[in-house]
This record gives sequence, C-alpha cells and structure tokens, in this order.
Amino acid sequence: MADENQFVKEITPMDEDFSQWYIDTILKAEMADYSTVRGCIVFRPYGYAIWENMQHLLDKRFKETGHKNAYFPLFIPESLLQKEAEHVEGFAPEVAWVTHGGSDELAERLAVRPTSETIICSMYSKWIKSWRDLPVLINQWANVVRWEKSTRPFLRTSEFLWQEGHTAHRTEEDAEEETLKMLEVYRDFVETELAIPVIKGRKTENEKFAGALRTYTIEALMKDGKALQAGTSHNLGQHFARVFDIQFLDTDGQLKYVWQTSWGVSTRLIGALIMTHGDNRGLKLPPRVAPIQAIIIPIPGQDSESVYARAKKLAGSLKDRYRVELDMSDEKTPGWKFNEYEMKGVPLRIEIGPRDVKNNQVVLVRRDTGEKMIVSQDDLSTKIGELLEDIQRNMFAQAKTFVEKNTSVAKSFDEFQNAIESKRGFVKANWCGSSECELAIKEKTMATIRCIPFEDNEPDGECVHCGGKASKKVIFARSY
RNA sequence: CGGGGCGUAGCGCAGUUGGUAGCGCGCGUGGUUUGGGACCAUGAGGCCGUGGGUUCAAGUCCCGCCGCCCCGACCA
Repeated sequence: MADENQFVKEITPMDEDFSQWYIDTILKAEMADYSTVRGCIVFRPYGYAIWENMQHLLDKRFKETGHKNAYFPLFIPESLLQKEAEHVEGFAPEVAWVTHGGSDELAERLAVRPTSETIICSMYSKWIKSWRDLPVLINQWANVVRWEKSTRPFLRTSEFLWQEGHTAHRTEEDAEEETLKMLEVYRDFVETELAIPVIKGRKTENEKFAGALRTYTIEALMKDGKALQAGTSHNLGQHFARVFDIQFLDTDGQLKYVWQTSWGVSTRLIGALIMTHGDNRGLKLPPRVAPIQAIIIPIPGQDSESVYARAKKLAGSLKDRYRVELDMSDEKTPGWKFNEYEMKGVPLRIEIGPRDVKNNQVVLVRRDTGEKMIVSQDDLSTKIGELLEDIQRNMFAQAKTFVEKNTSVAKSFDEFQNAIESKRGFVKANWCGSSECELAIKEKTMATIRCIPFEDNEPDGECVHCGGKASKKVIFARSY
C-alpha cells in the first residue's frame, strides 16, 4: 500500500516480489545474515532473541506435560543410521558425513545428525528393561544438519536449530495419546504465543515422516498464499523399537517392544512469524515473543536534559514488567528511530518529548494498527499491559481472517486448478484416498495435501481428481 | 541436480573504443540539529573473487576454476 511505503526504504514491497521482501526484511531488521558457509545463516542477536523467547515458552509447556531435557551426540555412526530402511532412504540424500579425524580416515563414517531417532533409540534399548521404566519422556534442544539443495533463511538452511521430543510407551494407545497431546501443545503454543492460526491434521502416506506409522501436523498459511508446516508430531509405532531392539518385560511376563513418538518444531517458526504478520514496513512481532515489547524514543527539543531524565525514569519503572528499551542514541533523529523500530516489528512505541514532560504524558503508537494515543505517565504501566494484550489478540484475529479469506472449496478439478493458480491459499477438496490421485494433482498443480484435517473432513462429493468415491475432504496448498 | 543472475570500498552500484578506479549510503572527527529516515565542514577506507592467456598496457578481451544468491525438482 502506498501509505505503508511512505516511511520505509530499502524493503521491496510484498506484492512486487514476496521472496525479496522476505529477505530484505530479515537482513534490514538484523535477524540473520548470510554466513561464509553455503546455505548456513547466522542468527543475529535480534533473531536469536526471538528463538530464545520461543524456547522459553515451549520448554515450559514440555515440562508441564512431564518431559525432561537431555542431550545426545551430534554424530551418528553410519551403521546406526542405516538400521531403519525407510528412515535411511528418507534422509540419505541430505546427510553430511565426517570421514576423517585429523588426518586419519575413520573406520566408520559418522553422520552429522539430520535428526536423532537412531542415536536416541540406541540408548533407549539400553535403558528400557521393564514396564516400570516407561514412559520415557525426553526432549532435546539441538542443531541438526541437512545438506539442502536450495536454501532460504529460517525456512530451509543446511544447519538449523530445533527441539526434538522422543518418547517411548508401553502401549499403542499411550503412544497415540502422546503424539496427539504434543500436537495440541504445538497448536496452543503457535496460536497463543506466535498469534499464528493453524490447522491440525494428519499427513498422507506420501507426506509422512520417513519411518513413522503416522505423522500429524499443524499447517499455517503465509501471506503469499503458500502453506508452511509449523510443527509435526509422529507416532513411530514399533518400527524403531524392532530394529533397535527396545524391549521391556510387561506385567504379564511377556517381552514386548515399546511404542514410540517423536515431535519437533524448528527455527523455521521464525520464518512463519515473519510471513504471517509482516507488512511493507517490515516485521510485525507479536508481543509475547518480541525481543523488545516497547521502545522508548525521547524527542530532545530545547530542554533535552529533562526529557532524557524523564525517559530514563520511565524506562526504569517499566523494566520489571516488560521488555522495554530506551534509545538514547544522539546521532539518529527521532524520525529515523520511528522507522527503524517499526521495521524491527516492535509492538509499541513510547514517545516522550518536551510537551509530554510538561503535561506528565507520553505518546503511544501501536505497530499493528498505527494508532497514536496520549496516555498519562501515572498509569502507563497498566496501559502498556492492556495494549500488549490487545495487540497480541488483534494480530491473531487478523491472521485468522486472512486464512479464512484465503481458504476456498473446489468441487471440480477446474475449480481446483483455478483456485490454486489464481487465489493460492488453502483449497478444500474431496479426495478418494489414492496415492495416484495425490501425486497426479501434485504433478499438475504443484499443490500437495497439507493434511487430512481433524475437523470438517467428511466427504460431500466425489474425488476432485478422478471423480471416484471420496474417502475424506482434505486441504491442499502449494507449500514451502 | 536443472534454469537464471552476480562477484569492483562495510553495503548498494557505475566504470564507454583496453590507458593505472568512481558515485550514493554507511563509517571517523568538529559543529548545528532532533514530534516521521536532518545538515554543514573535513577525513579514512581498494589484491576490481581466483588462476592462466592476449597486449607496451586488462576491472574491461579470451579460457579455466571458485564462491554466493534467486527460481524449479527433493525435504522441516
């Protein structure tokens, strides 16, 4: 929009080139930078702080649901990685290998973990002997490496940060319950803290995790109309238990294999945050995870001393309750700072100038709506709390509306192609359940089944592709 | 792995028929400013990605190599 562009420089408008907008925003907001290593980015302090906030909020949820953190090695011996056939096949093309220690060639190559199922399972087989040892509920915060052919900051990089939960259970029901429980933890986290609406559902056979029995997902919709998988939770069944020999003696005296799950979210969520909320001025961060929730900008005027003094006092009084920063730098003008912090997505700006000092007030400006208001310094703290809550709420509501507006229903394949081509977004359609139709649709339209949603999945017509009997109504989209 | 693009100051770029490197921003210093990206003065900053070739002379022409980015296929 024209008036949105008025203040911003050096960020390509979204509708001109969305990819470029995304990159510009990341670099200009100093979230990340390209490194000297191909496909690897540096998380700069501002970007890393968002990840830390996410970690904190998620970790709390993991602990509340009974999980404990641990840490497993970065390296996985080749023989371990190869034990589960489907798993190796899925990951082999993108594994980075360590072949030498110093100048000596290793007897066995070591994979730099692309995911940790195998190394963790090898330990679980040692630790689990009795039904009394179950469930095992472990999470790991780690980096993983996948040698990707094409990369993109936060969304797909050769090395990325994530958490991976790995649990082992006594029964199939327990494992399924855990899988769904963690999916719900993700949904709640992403919607509540990141203000990103998602659709919960199950992945098709084609789209499921290599080695899993069933894969569940939460799918988000970005502003360019492409879907992004925001989190996954897998019921691994007994696939890994059998190849890694994780057995326990049950109450009935029988030796049984455990039922396992794994689940993860990654720094890709930062990308989701950018592309769900951002606009032509740059980032727009939800208050719950914003590194700076409110920025105080003094406007010095004639009597700069009293303005600075008051600004410092305000900052001091707000620091305990909010992530507040005061920008006292003298070499930038207030106008420059306004733009800078808007670009960085700071939810709330607090301006204080000579007029405000005199009237015991401040000027507050919301990043989400641009609304300006004059507030007394006396009840500033309370007011900020209310506003941050309201901004969080409003950002979720706006994103929700966007998803609704960009979700369509296709009754015929013509309608389907047209929707994917012109409107993008989520397209709901009936599906016969065959892999052939799924792949043919992908071939023709580049759209994939994002998930079989938990809600509203009853077919109400024939398969959108083959015209045969539909088994489910599913959600299609082009995706990242 | 296919298609495209780019390597010249920290960043973004210009560099004509080959003649020894320039602009904007940023950065340093001094001053004036400051309610939506201020201004003046004055400075610093270069193995022109890399190796070879042609030439009296190469940022520029030729050949090779390396790197990165973007768009696809594959994947979180």
